[in-house]
Amino acid sequence: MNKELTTIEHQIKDYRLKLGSKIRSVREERGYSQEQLAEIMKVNRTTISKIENGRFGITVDYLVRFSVFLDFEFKVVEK
Amino acid sequence: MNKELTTIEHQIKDYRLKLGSKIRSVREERGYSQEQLAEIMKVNRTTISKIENGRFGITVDYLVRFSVFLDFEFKVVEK
DNA sequence: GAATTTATAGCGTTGCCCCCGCAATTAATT
DNA sequence: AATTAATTGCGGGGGCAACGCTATAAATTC
Repeated sequence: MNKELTTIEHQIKDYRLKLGSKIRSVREERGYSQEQLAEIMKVNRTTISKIENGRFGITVDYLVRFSVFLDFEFKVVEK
Repeated sequence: MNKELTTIEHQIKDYRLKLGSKIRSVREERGYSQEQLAEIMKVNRTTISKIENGRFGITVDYLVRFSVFLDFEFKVVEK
């Protein structure tokens, strides 16, 4: 299921993509277009697009914003 | 348990502090000084200090780095 | 083909993070 | 008590990537 990840950079890039598609799927479940979500969140639509496509690494502040408006949680879990 | 949070900015700031102290406690559990962790992660020590004190909102890329070297997970959980 | 939604490029601004330096705290040693 | 070492906090300058914004094009749906 997962391809081999050797370096930390691979893991970071992998997580970007994974998080982006997760955000997209939750957004679609909630029935929002990027435009609608952008307006509710008061952020730029193109930024949402770029995040969903993993085009840059977002800040945790931004992730909190998503979690509030898309109603999900974001937790640190010790192993 | 939780104090009242009105604006999104409050929630963001709150999460910064919460995440910072969580990172600190895990670091201490692992027995690392900021200096030692910085060397292992190949990042700047003062940056770790500032993150632990919630002085800025880190990128998710950086959070992935912490999760790898401090061995914890962070998850998106739908409610 | 029209309308809606999304992708992406380019440019400007902001702020994360690097890096250096110094102060404050604490503990250990003498 | 003084000194030394170890750890941490924080200020500030600088580089560069995140993000805002506009515009255009591509994709999707009707």
